[in-house]
Amino acid sequence: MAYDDEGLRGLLPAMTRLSSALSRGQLFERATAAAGTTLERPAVTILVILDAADRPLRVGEIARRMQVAGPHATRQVHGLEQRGLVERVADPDDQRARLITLTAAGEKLTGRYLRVINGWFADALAGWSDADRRDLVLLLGRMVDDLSAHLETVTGDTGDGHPVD
Amino acid sequence: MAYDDEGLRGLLPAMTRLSSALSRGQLFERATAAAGTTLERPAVTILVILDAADRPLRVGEIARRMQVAGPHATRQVHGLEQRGLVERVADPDDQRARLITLTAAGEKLTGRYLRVINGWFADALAGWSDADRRDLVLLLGRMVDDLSAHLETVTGDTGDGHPVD
DNA sequence: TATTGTTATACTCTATAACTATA
DNA sequence: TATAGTTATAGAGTATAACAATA
Repeated sequence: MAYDDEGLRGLLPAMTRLSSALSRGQLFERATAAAGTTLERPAVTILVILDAADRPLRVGEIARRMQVAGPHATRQVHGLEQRGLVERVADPDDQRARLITLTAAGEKLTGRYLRVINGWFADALAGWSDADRRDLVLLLGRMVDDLSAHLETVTGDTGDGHPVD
Repeated sequence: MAYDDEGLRGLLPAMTRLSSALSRGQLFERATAAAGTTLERPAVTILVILDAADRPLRVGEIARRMQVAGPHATRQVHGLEQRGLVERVADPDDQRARLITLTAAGEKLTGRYLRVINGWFADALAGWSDADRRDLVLLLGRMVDDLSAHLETVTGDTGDGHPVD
């Protein structure tokens, strides 16, 4: 069967370790401190998403990209607005929607944060060959794409043909 | 500077997406349901750790491998014990310590869970060449190792020369 | 009537502090 | 006095339900 594929042994453990390191390690907390703020992690995630988007995003779109429920994004955006890191204006095309943009202060903070994180990554992988670095980024990106796409196809299915209940 | 390294552009976004997919996506919830249980995610993590360890582990060692604080492991282990999935016996060498082992039921459940997850991974990456699969597992594993090791070296340091406090 | 976002509430995950038992 | 684990409590992160405003 497919799950016996030798080539994939070690993938789940590696991903689990990575997930643990990212979600519970102090990577983000330290980088946040180094960037000079006390923001919570989900708030920083929103800043990075806005920075990468390079255009205003709706609250719902932010929630979708974070893979969280709407109300969670709403709350975090409010906190960022109160700190003057984002602006929230009505969408001229749809008065129900709100468009979120980084302020100058938000851009500056996000830039500092990303430089710290990317610096650590670069240091950690300093001994790697250029080819390995390139392959890692490529393969990791492809894996995330393929994994996300495949999981959509098994929605509502246990993956082994049996109903969940 | 190191963080301008072109070869690493795209690494943080890919890792962030992977982290979101793993921590908030329904991957684990669905696999847990498919394995026929309603266990919480940290409890399943403990089962997988015990399965991989192939020997009894102390509560403290489980916490260390999960990268969580001790009391969290204690509670989860208790939940697993009540369901009959693990056994908790005093360490003969040290009466303070407790050794945790999978019961037969625990092993069976863990096996079902891992088969489901690994099956999904294999299906998602079915179109990959053997070489790419092998490279992914290798590079991902190395990255986690190097990243973990490097982050230890910057403990108590902001990464830019300033003390955290 | 459907959609965007918000408010209110509750649950899951995890941490810190205080404690017990053994070393 | 130090260590392994536990109990109690608190906080961060996220979800669901009910609602408001606009489409």
